[in-house]
Amino acid sequence: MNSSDSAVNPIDTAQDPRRVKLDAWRQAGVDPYPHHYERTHHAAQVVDGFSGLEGKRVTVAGRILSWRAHGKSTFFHIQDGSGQIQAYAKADDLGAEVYGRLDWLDLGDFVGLSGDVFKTRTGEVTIKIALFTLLSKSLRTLPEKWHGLVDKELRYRRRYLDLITNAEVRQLFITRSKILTGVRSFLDARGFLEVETPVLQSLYGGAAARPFTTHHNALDAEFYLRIADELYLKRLIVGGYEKVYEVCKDFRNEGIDRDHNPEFTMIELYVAYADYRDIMNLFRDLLIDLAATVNGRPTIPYESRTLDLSVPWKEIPLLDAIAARTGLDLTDTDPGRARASARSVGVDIPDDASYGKVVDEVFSQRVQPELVEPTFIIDYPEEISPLAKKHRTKKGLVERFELFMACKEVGNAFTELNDPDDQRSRFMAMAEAARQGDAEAHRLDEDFLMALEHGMPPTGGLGFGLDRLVMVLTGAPSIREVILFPTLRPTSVGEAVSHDPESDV
RNA sequence: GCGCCCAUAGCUCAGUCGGUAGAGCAGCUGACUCUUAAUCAGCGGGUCCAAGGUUCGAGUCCUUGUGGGCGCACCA
Repeated sequence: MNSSDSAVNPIDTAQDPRRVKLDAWRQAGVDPYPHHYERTHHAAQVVDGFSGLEGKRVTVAGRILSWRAHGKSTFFHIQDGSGQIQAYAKADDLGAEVYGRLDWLDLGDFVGLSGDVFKTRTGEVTIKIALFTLLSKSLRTLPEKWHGLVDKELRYRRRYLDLITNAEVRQLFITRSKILTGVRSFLDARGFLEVETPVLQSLYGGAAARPFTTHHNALDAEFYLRIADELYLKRLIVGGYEKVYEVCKDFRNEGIDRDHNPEFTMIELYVAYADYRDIMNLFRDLLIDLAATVNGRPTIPYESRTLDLSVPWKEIPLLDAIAARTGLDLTDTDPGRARASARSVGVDIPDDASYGKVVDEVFSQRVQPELVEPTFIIDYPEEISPLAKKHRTKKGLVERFELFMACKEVGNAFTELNDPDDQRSRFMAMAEAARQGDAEAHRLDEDFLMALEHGMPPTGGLGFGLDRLVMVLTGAPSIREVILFPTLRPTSVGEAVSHDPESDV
């Protein structure tokens, strides 16, 4: 078992100092877990508003993070949602008995403080305590104050400690929230309708991925957790809504690494009467808007550089990008010749790779690592884009773009395929690929085809991963740093608190 | 799934050649009425991730397992 194990064992010693102090409060007639507390200010309001608050009485509340006792006077800091503020307690002000109760406080306890605002000799805004109230007794030790919590496993499994200790982590998830709010307000301002579609699906689709499966007892039916919400959102376009989007948790039963978490947040949007060019413009405007929200200017951090998003974004057809980077002409769609070309420039290609797979492989190995500046890669082979509409002029290609910046894919969009017969033949091709052993091949969805047969207007659609986007906008090195509780292997601790769901109410 | 690395006190980390485990913070006792990584004196605290093995002797070496990190593969 790992090192976190002992820390989650029950605290069992009756001599535990925090338990002793808890009893002391109770024996003094004080409830160590009161129900409510009325504040007048947050810490940051007091610090920032000092000039107007000097000498005035304020009431704040927060968690004790540091403690410096000097006999008959004591300094400590508390932290609330807005930040930290120092408090100063003096025996002369409080009286010996009340001052003595400071001994029953520990780092990690929540307290409410009332007192007058002043500045110490060293210039720090401080509250001179007239009254203090225990708001919640903490029974466990906080991580070390100087280094904070460093161990990544502990940071992810017990994120609350990470948030208490590491201010930059606390800030990052505020930023994530602002990004999500920014997406919503951008789309809402343009007349989009936010909708919700099923997570439990009897037939999964909309992406190439392996699903999680689950079971519904009363229906005695297998369900999949969705891998995308594309096919349901298109049904809503069929139904007459013209601009819809969904913020959706998707689930893909695949590997975990720096860029992938099994559950992740996808945002998909669909616009009736639009094509992929319209979507491109919308997406660029959105990202510039978000970057400005996060970083103050339309820029993103990338390694030691700053990328300016306000310059024109590059736009390169996929096969041109490959040709420019490798010298290969991959317009010939014969799989054997495509594999041979790719191998001739040293790209590793499996023997059963289809033409589309070869293109994808060469691109991701040779081109994508170079795509630092924002770049739209456009016009993909039909074979690897079963839901995108045929290109209006380029044979064998579809109208599709993926956006890359900081070498990451941050979005995928097409002019949506609305010809039901073409869609059916694409599904049939995917079914054939599935028979050839492609576990991620798209499944044939008769219900979706029926919807298309009723008629879907010309439509442009876009999907982008919020987690990826947060990584790119903030420069986070791992997807686990932008997900509050990333998926980790279960521990024996997790098993100990779990129970048999079949026996539950 | 494969390769490499890591796991020692609540937290952050040392631990030499294999000789029975240390520091700082946190905690406890005492001193101290403007400190801020407060200071000073003293004290307590360990399933060295687990199970085997080698050895007179294992935190240290070997094997297997568990958890994590990084890279590769797959994917977004």
